[in-house]
Amino acid sequence: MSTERYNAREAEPRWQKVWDERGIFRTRNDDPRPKYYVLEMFPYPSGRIHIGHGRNYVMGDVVARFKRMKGFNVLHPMGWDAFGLPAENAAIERNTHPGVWTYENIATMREQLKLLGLSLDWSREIATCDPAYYGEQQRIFLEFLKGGFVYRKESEVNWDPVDNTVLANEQVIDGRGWRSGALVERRKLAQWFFRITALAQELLDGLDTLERWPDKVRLMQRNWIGRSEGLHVRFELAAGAAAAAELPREVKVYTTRPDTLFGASFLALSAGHPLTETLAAGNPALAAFVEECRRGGTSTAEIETQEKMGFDTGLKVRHPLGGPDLPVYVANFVLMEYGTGAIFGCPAHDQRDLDFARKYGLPVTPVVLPPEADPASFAVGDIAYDGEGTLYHSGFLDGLSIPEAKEAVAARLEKQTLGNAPVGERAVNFRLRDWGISRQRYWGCPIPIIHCESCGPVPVPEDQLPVRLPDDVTFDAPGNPLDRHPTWKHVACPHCGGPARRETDTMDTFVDSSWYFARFASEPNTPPLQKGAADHWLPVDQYIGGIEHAILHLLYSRFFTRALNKIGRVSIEEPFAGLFTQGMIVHETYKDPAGRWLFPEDVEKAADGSPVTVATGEPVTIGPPEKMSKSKRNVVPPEVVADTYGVDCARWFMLSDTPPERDSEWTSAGIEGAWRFVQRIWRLVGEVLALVPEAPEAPAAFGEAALGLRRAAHKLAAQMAEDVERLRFNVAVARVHAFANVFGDAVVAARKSAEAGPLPADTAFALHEAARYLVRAIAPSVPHLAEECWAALGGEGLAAEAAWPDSDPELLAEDTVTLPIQINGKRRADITVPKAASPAEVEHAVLALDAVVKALDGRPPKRIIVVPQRIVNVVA
RNA sequence: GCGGGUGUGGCGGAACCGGUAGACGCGGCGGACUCAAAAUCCGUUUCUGGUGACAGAGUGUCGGUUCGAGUCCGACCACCCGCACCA
Repeated sequence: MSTERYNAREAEPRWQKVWDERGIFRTRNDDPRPKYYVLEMFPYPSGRIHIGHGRNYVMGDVVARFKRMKGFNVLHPMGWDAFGLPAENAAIERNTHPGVWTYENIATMREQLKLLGLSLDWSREIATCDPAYYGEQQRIFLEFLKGGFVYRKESEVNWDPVDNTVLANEQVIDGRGWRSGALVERRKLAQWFFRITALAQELLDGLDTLERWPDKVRLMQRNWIGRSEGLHVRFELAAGAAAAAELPREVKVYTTRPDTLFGASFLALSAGHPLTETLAAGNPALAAFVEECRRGGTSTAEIETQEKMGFDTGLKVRHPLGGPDLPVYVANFVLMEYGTGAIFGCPAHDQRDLDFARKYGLPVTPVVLPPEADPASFAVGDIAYDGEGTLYHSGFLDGLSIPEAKEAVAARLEKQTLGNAPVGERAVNFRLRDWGISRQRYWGCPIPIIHCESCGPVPVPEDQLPVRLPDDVTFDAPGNPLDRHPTWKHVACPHCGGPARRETDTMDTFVDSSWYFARFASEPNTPPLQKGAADHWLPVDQYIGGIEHAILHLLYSRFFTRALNKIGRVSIEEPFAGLFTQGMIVHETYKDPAGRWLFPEDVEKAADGSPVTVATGEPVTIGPPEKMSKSKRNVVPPEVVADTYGVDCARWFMLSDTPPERDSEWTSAGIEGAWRFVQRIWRLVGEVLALVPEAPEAPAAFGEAALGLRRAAHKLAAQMAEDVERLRFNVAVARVHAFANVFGDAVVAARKSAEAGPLPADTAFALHEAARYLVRAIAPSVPHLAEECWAALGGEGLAAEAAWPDSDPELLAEDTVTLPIQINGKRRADITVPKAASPAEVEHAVLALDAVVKALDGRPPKRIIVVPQRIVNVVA
């Protein structure tokens, strides 16, 4: 080994082969060491990856490799979220089968991931489109059905007219399909649901136990679950109106503000409320109004601009606390899906109710008086008052605070009866809705149900699972290929044997990703979900993925884990003990004069430094950094980086500079910086070996210089371990650079010393030790380079299997400390004292300093603050 | 509208529990090596004044607490993210 350049292109595949041949990343469940499970969110096999996809895998890999060096039995698996719509679109465009397209993509992307040198246990690889996997999912579905977590109902759904499928509420973003971007329509369909609301309270409470999750994600989930406490209040229809025989006698509303009941001036029903439907049947004008409400769009812009509209039904209800009768409206702003689909309106203290009341000339009676407001003059104009205050104009509530009044109303109405039941009942409501999982698609997990005219929906018997997707399908017509398949759906009813048909809907692909982390726990070629294995490995110790899954995937997975627990399939309650959400990699965009997007490699710098196209030399417009995407062509393929700089450079760059949770910009300057670093480490190791070819014996004593280097090396190992534990990769990188600077100085000094005579034994030892510490400290980040250096340094075995370097506590402890000296809070000097020096000794030494003597000018100091080991402040 | 977050050199960013602001990297400038370039190495790089030692200012703005504030408190400004007629 000499000062020649490190040849990553030659070394990286060589070491990958060694790792592979020795099977060192293959994990066994019977390994006695403590377990550590690192998982990055598995990818959708869309075709090819770009370097932007690599960041979370590299971060997970650093953790996995580090934990291995720390003595853990690490599980670090990879798989494919392989069902989904793009495969069907590709099937239409290319006239192939979705499965063929998917497995081709998997093959490509597997090779690309391997190129990154990730320490994955590929023997546990799974694809969710494998019948062994989705068969187990069908079993789980049926067990959920038995356990009450699955049901079927006719419901209004979000229909994506482009993807021709149903979307869950969580999958509608700003009124558009999360994948297609199409405006979502409302349709009524019979759908299968997971009863996620049954666990709403648990899912909310469980968030408090997830201490290693970002607060931001926990908050988002908390808001999404949206718990509120309030009161159900039953309003009796006033006599005159209720004469019609078919009308119910009452209307039930949900309110979180029972304290404002005396300020109520109307009731409002949603357009989908049963009473509305009854009334509309005999009232064409109302029917027309309901139709108008339904047409109202669901996009943000439309909702925001939509005016409050109402229709007076002519009905009146009695005020339960003796106020005047209230008119009943149908209103477009009342949601059927939340609460009871009916509200009472208190215009003075709710903005929506106020807007409505002003439009229809309804009374606005304030009943909460803001602190220090004058009861005689306080009035509500265009802004409703929803703050603190004292009740007034409210009979027996007068003088109470809002919480007191809520309690008083609840207590009163609980005792009051209407018919045989109490008028008021305390109730908890959640914003969370049940998870509709039916999708009218082919490329997904079939729902294992058979519909029989006489027996209804019947589960597919256990011995007939899995229900496999038929291979002979066509995509030449819109709609679901399963539905129009000539034979697949026609089966005999498992109950009565009569003619029946299969459910042709498949499951939402979010179901597939709700338990895959449990599949990895089982050894290959074993049943996909084994309790013992799952309980051993789960929860995932460190889960890494994008913030875009803060609600959908993470909430569904939490629900699934709890539901699996309830049906006895696992013992754990939460799937992910630690969660980290990494930022994206962004890159500048390039456009030629015709406005076409250009790949980064199609752009170069002209002689004057301006960007031009490689092909024609035309000027290029540079756009701001954006998320790497195929459509904008601002992508960098991993192969190109591997060929020019090596994968370790890419890994190092991805870890450097930017905190991992923030977006990071990919630049050529950045990758070149990483290249210089890699070469520098290689050169340093080479120079050390030139001076100290073999590991020397430890000498009896060390001089100051050797001791300084040893201290730095041992400190590096200790601090870097902490940085990696806390996923502060950018700080860890900075520490390595700082150490390399110290190390480099030591090597230069040693070379000079060696020119004059033989190298002292303590220096030789310290240099060699420092090199071995450095190489292991960077091994998780730049594993190929580390192997090459480790081998050159005569390290035992592979760097990937080496132990993390120990830090000698004596070397970490400093015996002197340099204290900054402030005079009146400004730093004026510093002083080096023994670490054990008492405050009095320090004070004495400080008062003797020139700068202090000068500042005091003979006067005694007003005060001296000595913070041991930290700072001294002299107040003159 | 509601909720949350972030503001530090030319740039990415560091600074533990309130204790030397700007670590480390990028870029810039100057120099060494070279016929020259690349690569590499050395020095320098918050701003203002000064040849200099040094002095003053400085972490979005204004104010407060403290011996001491990037860090804590209050008000405001800007940007980013999430939710959004949830009664």
